[in-house]
Amino acid sequence: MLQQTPVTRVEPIWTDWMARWPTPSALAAASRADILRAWGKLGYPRRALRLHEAAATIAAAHDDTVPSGTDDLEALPGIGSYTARAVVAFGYGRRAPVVDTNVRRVVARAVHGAGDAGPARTKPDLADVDALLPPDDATAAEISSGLMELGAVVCTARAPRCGICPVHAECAWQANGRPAYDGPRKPVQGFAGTDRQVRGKLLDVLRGTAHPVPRDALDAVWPDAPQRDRCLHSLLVDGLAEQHDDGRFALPA
DNA sequence: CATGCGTGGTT
DNA sequence: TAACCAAGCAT
Repeated sequence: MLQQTPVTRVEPIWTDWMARWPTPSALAAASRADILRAWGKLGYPRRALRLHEAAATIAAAHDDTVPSGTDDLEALPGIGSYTARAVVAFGYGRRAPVVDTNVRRVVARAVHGAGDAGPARTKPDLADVDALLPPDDATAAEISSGLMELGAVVCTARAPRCGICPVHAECAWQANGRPAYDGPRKPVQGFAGTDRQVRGKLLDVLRGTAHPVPRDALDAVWPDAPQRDRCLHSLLVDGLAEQHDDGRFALPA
């Protein structure tokens, strides 16, 4: 849920979700429609389906227990380098380099003396953070937590609060005179008018109805017919929507 | 490796 | 206010 999504938006949904489906097998037993409605407007609903699939795999192949190794974790749908290591470190208290956008920024500044992190490069990024972790599991996990927190609260992208930074004295960026970031900028992805927006609108209709709806109901939310059709088709392909025998559309069973 | 994938608060 | 961006992942 936290992938590319602010904590404040996730927290209430996560709380309800865990109360409703406290174990992987419980989640696996739920319908896709129920899961997508519970996910609500959290965004990137394919994550909900991947989580559902991951829960089924964990229930069937891992004795209903979330794996504790990065390889097993990364083999699950929706679990990548970051999430796998976050589970190892924060779920199991073990030593694992946890590299999210905040940690990459902290390392870019404090270690490399740059204004910000460039494009993600998984292997070198992992190596950078690995080098910062002590051998002891519990301490390493605590350091990982601290790195993320430092990036989220102090070493922020906009206006870093260097005056209260605990590593100010050792920061390479400070020593460098706080140079501005000069590398390539990740292009900002637009939203208005994109397929993402249209898919969101279509799915919002399906989430909001208890019964399957005719195509007309979907046509109403977007004027561009070719784009609308393309998006509806992609939702069907992704397993986020279903078309019944009578031609009506609904969330998948 | 670049791109597409939701959403809504902040600047 | 349009742009930015928030605990990434899959292809």
